[in-house]
Amino acid sequence: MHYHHGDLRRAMLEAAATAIAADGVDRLSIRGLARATEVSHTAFRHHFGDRRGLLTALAAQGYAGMTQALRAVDRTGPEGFLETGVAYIEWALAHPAHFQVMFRPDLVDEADPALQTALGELAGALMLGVADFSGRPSEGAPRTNPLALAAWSLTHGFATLALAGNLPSGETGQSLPDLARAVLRNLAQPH
Amino acid sequence: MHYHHGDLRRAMLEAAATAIAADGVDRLSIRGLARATEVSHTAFRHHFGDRRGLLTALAAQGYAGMTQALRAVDRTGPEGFLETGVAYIEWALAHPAHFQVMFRPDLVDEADPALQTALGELAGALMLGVADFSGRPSEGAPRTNPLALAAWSLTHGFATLALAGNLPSGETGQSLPDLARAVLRNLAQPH
DNA sequence: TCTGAATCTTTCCACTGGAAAGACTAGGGC
DNA sequence: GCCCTAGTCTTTCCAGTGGAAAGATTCAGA
Repeated sequence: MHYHHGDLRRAMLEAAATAIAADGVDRLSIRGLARATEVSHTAFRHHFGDRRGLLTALAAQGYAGMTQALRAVDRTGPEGFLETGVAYIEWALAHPAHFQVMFRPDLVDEADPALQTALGELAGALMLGVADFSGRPSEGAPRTNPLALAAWSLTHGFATLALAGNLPSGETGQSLPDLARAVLRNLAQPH
Repeated sequence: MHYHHGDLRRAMLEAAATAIAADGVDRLSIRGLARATEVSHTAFRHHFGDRRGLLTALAAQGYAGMTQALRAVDRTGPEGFLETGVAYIEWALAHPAHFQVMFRPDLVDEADPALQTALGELAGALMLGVADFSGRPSEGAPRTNPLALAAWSLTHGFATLALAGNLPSGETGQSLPDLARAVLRNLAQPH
């Protein structure tokens, strides 16, 4: 039996994302992950501590990934103010496992410093999009500015409903990103 | 030891709602519920089949409760079009356990007929609010009409973020329902 | 009172996450 | 070359979980 997997941490996170995307977080089995990566079911403890630690790491990875995606958005077009929202939704749909964990504080160790800084950066990237939308640098954190909160709620709600299977996926001929665009246009623009 | 609890079904649902509100769905233990209701851990199977059946019943109960709350809304005031959204959010905050289960199809048996009819009635009640908002009877189900979907996404997103602890609760002096009202006003009204 | 249906218990099983202690391995200092 | 420490992984154990199967108890109606 091999000692030293080589990159167990990365392998476990990948396996976890795949498993969660397939079966949901609550059916995630540490022992199952261990089997998938051909390692004993306690090997992961050295890297993550416990189950919660693993999910925390996954959430942090998710925050970082989404931040990167939002920063890469081209916001210069005529409807550029929509694109951050669209990117948020597209990223969520493309990374359902991460997204599921990112917004479930009950699953995660919120005190984790790596998690907190990653979350902070995501909040910053979100505010870029809100600033486009309101036409001026927005004041305060997204959670206290009503317009920012409306934009975030709308985007987040759409992504959540879509991931939970409450939205039509293509049956209307309209792709989900297109639908998202149409929905986001219903936010009132201040001027 | 008593045979026949009397109203095990109701008692189990209540205990489940309390436990979920306190610790989240995934930490819900059937055996724990059984202890709380002073019954063997398999007693519930006669009423619900399995764990999933219990959660399905809870979701159906939630759909019905929310439907009732939405129907009781006074929508005649100057901003009556907002009140359905506010009621949605208030109900979600008051019944976190039900709300958690209602929109997680992975936890539930979607084929359950009782669940489906309860969900249908909720959709109807939701459309009442959307009709107020758009000023005319809305066409189609909420999930295909972009404006309806925007209103639902915004409302649902707000409730979700609030329940997950991502929103300030009173630290700004503003109560969550008031904040919800301010946020909902940012939906563009067509006319 | 008898009987069938409903309700609950007992017992068992495979599985889960975590604790504890020990085995292996790599790499830096001598 | 060797040793020794830190890092990584395994083995073994334990309490707890949800579900299956079979049997006991209670209830309602003929």
